Amino acid sequence: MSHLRQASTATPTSVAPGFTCGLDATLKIISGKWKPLILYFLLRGPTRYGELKRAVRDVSDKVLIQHLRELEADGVLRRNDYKEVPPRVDYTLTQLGQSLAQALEPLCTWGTENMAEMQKIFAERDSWLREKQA
Amino acid sequence: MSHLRQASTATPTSVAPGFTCGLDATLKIISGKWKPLILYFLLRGPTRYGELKRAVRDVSDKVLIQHLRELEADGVLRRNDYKEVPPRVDYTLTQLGQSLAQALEPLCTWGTENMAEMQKIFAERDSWLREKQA
DNA sequence: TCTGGTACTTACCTAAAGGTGCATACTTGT
DNA sequence: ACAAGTATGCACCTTTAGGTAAGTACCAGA
Repeated sequence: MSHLRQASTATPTSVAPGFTCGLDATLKIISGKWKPLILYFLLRGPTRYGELKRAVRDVSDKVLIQHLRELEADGVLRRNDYKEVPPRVDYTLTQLGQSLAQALEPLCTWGTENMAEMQKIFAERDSWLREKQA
Repeated sequence: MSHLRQASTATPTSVAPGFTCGLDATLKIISGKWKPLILYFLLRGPTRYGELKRAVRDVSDKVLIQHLRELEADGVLRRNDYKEVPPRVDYTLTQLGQSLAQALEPLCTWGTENMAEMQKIFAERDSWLREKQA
């Protein structure tokens, strides 16, 4: 997200003071500009590369592919190559991926419910930050 | 997030084809390496700057402050300055922020539940990606 | 008096994430 | 014959998020 990022570097005494919950692990996976969007979209079922690219508006090929590879490496989605020509490939959530994508739902809902408020806020956001600095 | 990042640049025809759900809005807010952690931690109640800094292990002052300012600008938390000397300041979630932080809970739960699996995967992740490339 | 804690601010630098544009090899539609 | 769609790969470049290290003004305790 953009982002969300890595997380804690090896905590020796396991879950010592420093606040750590499962969120750390989750963030490692969904960190990437478009990853949450990709995952959430895949809830709709197997999706071809092209579809995905059109759905996740503005993502570049390079990054989309890269994200897909990483998500596959993380075991949340699977790439299916139909070995046809012209190429035909689609992506599916694994069981793990599905549960993850479902965990994103509340965020989506929240965004939808507060859409109006957010737009107001985003409009003033920059001036707000500036006047604070001044 | 990442990071998670910006999102769609002005979709003219409103919610035209390009997949957009509330997730976009939400991501705009929680995008930042430590933001989800900050929000989630604040569910525990008003927290002083120092506490927060110790809780969100490894965050630098610069970034922590910066994230807090932005989250405040986004209306999800409030800064309370007690005007004391030495300085005493704490941060609280707004109503909006609380609902957002709660929406993060499933992600946290997911991470906790799949912690073991994730550790296995993370261990192989890099070699996995490499062998794919080769 | 010196160290440490409070909550920051600022200037500077770097690593990495993401974007751009070109290329591939084949097929279908015009 | 030619453009377009299919799913990528690669080299290169820019942006920016984040980290580092210093400083501030004040107070309490050793």
